[in-house]
Amino acid sequence: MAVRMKDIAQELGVSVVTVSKVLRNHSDIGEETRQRVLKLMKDLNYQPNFAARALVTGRTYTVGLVVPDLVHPFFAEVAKGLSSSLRKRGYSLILASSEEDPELEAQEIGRLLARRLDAIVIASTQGTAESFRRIEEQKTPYVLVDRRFAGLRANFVGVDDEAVGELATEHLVSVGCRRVAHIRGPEVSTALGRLEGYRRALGRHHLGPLPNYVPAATAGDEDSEARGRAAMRELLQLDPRPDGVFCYNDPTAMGAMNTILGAGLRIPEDIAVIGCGNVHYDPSLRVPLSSIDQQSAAIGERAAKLALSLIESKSGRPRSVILEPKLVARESTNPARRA
Amino acid sequence: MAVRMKDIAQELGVSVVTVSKVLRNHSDIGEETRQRVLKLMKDLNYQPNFAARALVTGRTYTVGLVVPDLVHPFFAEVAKGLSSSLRKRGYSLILASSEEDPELEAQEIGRLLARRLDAIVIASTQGTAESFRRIEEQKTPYVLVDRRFAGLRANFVGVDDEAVGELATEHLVSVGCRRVAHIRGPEVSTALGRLEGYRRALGRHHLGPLPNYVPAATAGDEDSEARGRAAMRELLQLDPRPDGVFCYNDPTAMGAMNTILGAGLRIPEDIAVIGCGNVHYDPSLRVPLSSIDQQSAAIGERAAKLALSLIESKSGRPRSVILEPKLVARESTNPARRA
DNA sequence: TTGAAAGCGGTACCAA
DNA sequence: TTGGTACCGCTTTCAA
Repeated sequence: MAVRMKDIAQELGVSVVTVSKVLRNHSDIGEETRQRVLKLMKDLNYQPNFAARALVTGRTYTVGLVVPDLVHPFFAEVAKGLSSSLRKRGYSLILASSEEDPELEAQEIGRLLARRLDAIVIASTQGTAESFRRIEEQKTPYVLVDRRFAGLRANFVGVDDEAVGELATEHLVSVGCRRVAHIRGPEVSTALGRLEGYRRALGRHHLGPLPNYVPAATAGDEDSEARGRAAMRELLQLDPRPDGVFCYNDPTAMGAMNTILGAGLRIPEDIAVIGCGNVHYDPSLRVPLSSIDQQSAAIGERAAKLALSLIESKSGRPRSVILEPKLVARESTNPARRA
Repeated sequence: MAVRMKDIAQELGVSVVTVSKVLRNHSDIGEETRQRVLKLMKDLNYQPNFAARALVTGRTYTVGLVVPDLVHPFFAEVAKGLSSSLRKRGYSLILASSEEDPELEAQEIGRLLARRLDAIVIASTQGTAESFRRIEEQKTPYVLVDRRFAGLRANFVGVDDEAVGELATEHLVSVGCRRVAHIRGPEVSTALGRLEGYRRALGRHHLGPLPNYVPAATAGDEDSEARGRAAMRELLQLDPRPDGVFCYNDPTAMGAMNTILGAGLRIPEDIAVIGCGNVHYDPSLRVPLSSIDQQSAAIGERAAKLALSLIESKSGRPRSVILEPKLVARESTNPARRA
C-alpha cells in the first residue's frame, strides 16, 4: 500500500541501503544518486515507517505525558507547552489522563512503558514514589512536573512552592490583611510547600499561626471548587473572621469567592482573596482574582527540554528546574478598596 | 534489555510461536503449556513490543487527535472524553495542537499519517477540505469533530449548530429581549450554523433581521475574548442599543460581558447575554453566564466510539453523529431581573 | 561510493 | 497441539 524504500530503490535501480542513507543524509552517497533519490521520495510522497524504524533503533520519537486532569487549565497549559516544544524537535506526544486516580495513573504509566516511549513526563497524583521505581527499572527517562516526592531523586520541573505561599501571603499582608487564612490542598508537595510558605510569611510578620485558620484537608479528592466552598464556609464561622484568604489554587479560590459573596460579604472590602495558577479566566471572574502565576507554559517547555536532553544522553544525576512564581494582583486584593 | 518472547520460549523449551499464541490466547495451545507460559510472563513482567507488533500487523493501537487549542476548555473536554474511551479499549492517544494555524494543522496531520495511526480525530481550523483528501488517499479512517466541511462526506461528531443558534436566541426572546444581537465567530461551520439558527429564530418572532446587529467577523483569528470585547463595543454604539446578545462561544461572551460592565451597564437588566460551550467556570463569572451546552465530553466519547468502529470495519459510508444542545440558564439572562 | 546479509521482535501460514 | 519458515520495513555492519 504505502510507498516503501524498496519501491524507491527498485524504481531507481539502486539498493535499499542507498535509499536509507540518503534519507538520513549519510555522507557517503554520490551527489547525483542523492538527488535522484530525494526527487523520487518527493514525487512518491514517501513516509518512513516509524514502527520499522523504532524496531531497529529502539527509539520511538514519542514522549508520554500523564496528567491528573486535562480540563484543569494548568495541566492543559503544560501539555500545550510540552507539545509545541516537542513538535519542533520531531517528537510526538502521547497523552494519558489519570483522572486523579493513583491506581489508574500506575496503569497508564505501565502502558506507556510498554510502548517503549523515549521519555515520560508525569504530573503525579500518586501518594508514594513506588511507581517511579518501576520506570527506573525500565530505564526510561522521566521528568516529574509540578509535584515532587520526598526521597525520590528524580528530574523535576516546577515552581518554587514555598515561594508561592510566601508571595501570596506577603501580598495579602501588604494590602492590609491581619488575619490571613489558608485553604490548603491535598497531601502533595505543591500544597505542602505553599502551606509552609504561608506559615513562614505569617511568622515573619508575627501574624500567626492562627488556630483553625487552615481548615484540614479532605481525604477524598473532591473537586477543587467544592473544596473551596466548603472550607470557606468553615472559615466564615470563625470569630474573629479572616480578612484575607490564600487559596491553594484558582478553582479553590473560585469556590471560596462564591461562598463569600453568597454570604453577603464583599471582596476585597471584607475579605481579600488570592489564588494560584493565574488561569486565563481569572480577570473575568465575579471579582477579578489576584493570583500567583505558576508559569505553566514555561513548565511544559522546560520539561520538554529536559526530557529531550535525557534522551540524547542518558547520563548524569537528576536535575531540578525550579521556576520563580510571579504575583498578579487584581481586584480581589485591591488595596484601594480596603482600609 | 527488555524481556522478549524468545527469552520466554528458551527458558521454557518451547518455540516463540507457542508463546505468541498464548499471548493472544489462540485456542490451539495445551492447557499446561499455556499456564507455564503465562506464569513466566508474569514473573518476568513481559511487555510485548508495540513496534514489532505494529510492523507486522499494520496496527498501532494509537489514535491521533488534532485540536486548535488545548487550553480552550471545549477541546480539553473533548480530549478527555476521547482519551478515557480509548483507554478502555486498549488504545492510546497522540495529541497534536494546530495552534489555530491551518498550515500547522496540515503539517501535524501529515506527521500523524506518517506514524500510521489507526485513526485520526480532527477538530479542524482549516478553511478548505484539502488536507482531508490526503488522509483519504492514505486510507486512514478519520473523524471530524465540532467543525465540518461543505462538500466533504466525512465521518462527523458534533452538536446541531443551527439548534444552538435557535435555542440561544429563543431563550433571549423568552426572557423579554426584543433587540437581539449576535457576535458571530469565524467562517467555519459551527459559527455559520449558529448564525443561521439565530436568524431563523429571530425571523420566526418577526424580530429581525436588524441592520448592524451582527458585527462582521474578523479575518485574523484574534483570540475569542478580545473579539468579544471589540464586537461588543461596536454594538454599544448602535441606536437603539441591543437588549440581548447571543455570543458565538463562552470566551467571546466573557469579553462581551466585560465590555458591557465596563460601560456601566447592567447584565441582564440592560443587556442579557448568552454564550455557548457551558464551560465549567461559567457559574463563577462576573455575572454567572447562561450558555448552550455543547456536550463536549459526549462528543469525545462518541468520536472514540466512531473511530473504533471504523478501525474494526473499514467499510460503509460516512456517518454523522449529531448531538442535541441544551440550554443552561443562569443570571446573565435571569428574567426576574429584567422586565 | 555502493550493496549484500543479518537482524530488530513479533505474527501468519502451513506442515509435522 | 506445536513449531519451522518467511516476512513486516528499516538500519547496521562490513565487504566489494
